[in-house]
This record gives sequence, structure tokens and C-alpha cells, in this order.
Amino acid sequence: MTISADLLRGYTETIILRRLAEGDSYGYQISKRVNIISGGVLELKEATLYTAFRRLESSGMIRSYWGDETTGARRRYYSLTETGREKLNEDTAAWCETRTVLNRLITEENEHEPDN
Amino acid sequence: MTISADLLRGYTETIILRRLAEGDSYGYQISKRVNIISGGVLELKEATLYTAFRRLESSGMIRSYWGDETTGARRRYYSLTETGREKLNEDTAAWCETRTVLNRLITEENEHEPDN
DNA sequence: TGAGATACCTTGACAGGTGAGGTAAATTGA
DNA sequence: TCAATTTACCTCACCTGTCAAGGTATCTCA
Repeated sequence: MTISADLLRGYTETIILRRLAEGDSYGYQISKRVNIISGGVLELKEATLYTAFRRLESSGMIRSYWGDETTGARRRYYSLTETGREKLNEDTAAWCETRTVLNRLITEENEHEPDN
Repeated sequence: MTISADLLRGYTETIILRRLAEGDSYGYQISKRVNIISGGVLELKEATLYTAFRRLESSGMIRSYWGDETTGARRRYYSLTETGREKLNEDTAAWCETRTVLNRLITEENEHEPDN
């Protein structure tokens, strides 16, 4: 079972920032790591990934630099900025709140709540 | 604190279906109920709500009928179809899975996972 | 030699959310 | 009594994130 893209919309950037909090990384690696960590159910599409990188960089959340690979394909590494780190904290808090609210709205019984 | 729209994208229909699982209802009421249940942090915008109703009805998830109010503004009631009920079950399962995966990707430590 | 993996990138189309606009009736309070 | 607010519905054009499809280049291994 694969997770629908629509259910993830809005979390792509947070997922990327979280990965970069563990250390500098590059597109291809982040993509693979996310796939592994998710148990294979989530695949960040390349187009999605790279457009997210553009957004994050132009808004100052991440910085990029070319790696000095002497072998293999060139890699563009990304690193979290201070702003990005703060954004990650906010996003993480937002996720926790969203999770609570969605749980209440989708999975919990609400029949005995007051009507007004 | 209000929950960002983007984080909810894709859950609007599920939220509506879930409300209708508790009994027939109409737009305005669903909107208010969602707001109350969410503790005031989530507000389904009218445009969002009504376009979602259109989608759900044309895909056979819900049915609508005009109420016979003798007082107050007219109301268009919606009721869940059998298909809609099944969809709600699938969506609920999808939410649980998404929640687990996002938790792992956003809030958990993954530093000790194998690299490949 | 050539298939597959690594690694990057862009473009155009699509879909869901929403601000801003609209209608109409009932209620409320000054 | 009458203006403001609430109830209740609706649509359109725009914005934004996703992604299929296309591209480039290098390395590895059979």
C-alpha cells in the first residue's frame, strides 16, 4: 500500500528539513532514506523533491553546495540554516497539533459532544 | 493557533464523510461542528466545503435533499451512501497509516537506521 | 557494449483550497 | 422599526503543490 500524494501535501518540506537536521544530504539520498524509513510506502517523486528544494532555498531554509566527488555523479548537497531549523520546530509542533485534531475528527466518537 | 490549510488538504472529504456517518447533516452545521470538535483550530471554508460536496455527490459518496424547514433558511441535507461508507472506512485506514509514517518521518529518531 | 544505477534538472498540466463575490430569509437589539 | 447579524446557500478565478514525462551525464558490471 502506497500513501496517496494528497495526504502528504504540505508535509514534503517538513520531511526534507527533518532529514537535513540529521546532517547535510543530497536529493537522491534523501529520497532513498525517506523511502526506507517509511517502510517503502512513501516515495518522494523527483519533481516534487527538486521543486521543494528550490522553494526551501529561495526562502532561506536551506543552503546548497556542490560536493567534491572525485568519482560517481556530481551531488548537490543541502544544509539546514538557522531559519530552517526554527521552521522545522514550528512544523513539527504543527504536525502534532494537526495529528491530534485529525484524530478527533476522523477516528474518535463525538456523538456525546454538546450541540452548541 | 489555526491549522494551516495545506496540512489538511486531502482530508476535507474524509472529515465530511465522518460527520455524515453520525447522521444526515447540512453544510452550515457540518462547518460549525467541525469547528467545535477541533477546539476552534480548524475552520472549513465555505468554498472548500461546497466544492467538496459537489465532488462527493457526483462520485456517489453522498446524496442530497432539501429539508422541509417551515422556519429559517432552507437547508440542503446530505446523507452517506453505501459507497460513501466504504470510502470512509478506507480513508480512515489511510489516515492511520499516514499518521504512523509521518510520525516516523517527522518526530522520531532515525539516526541508527542502516544507511542502505 | 549496453543495461541499470546514480544523480541532477525543467516544463506543463492538473486538482484542491479559497478570497471575494453573490442571493435570500430570519432573528435580534437598540 | 429598522439596521445589523446570523443562518444558509452558491460560484468563479486564482494560487500552489504534485508529478508524468521529458531531458542530461557519469559510473558500474556483466
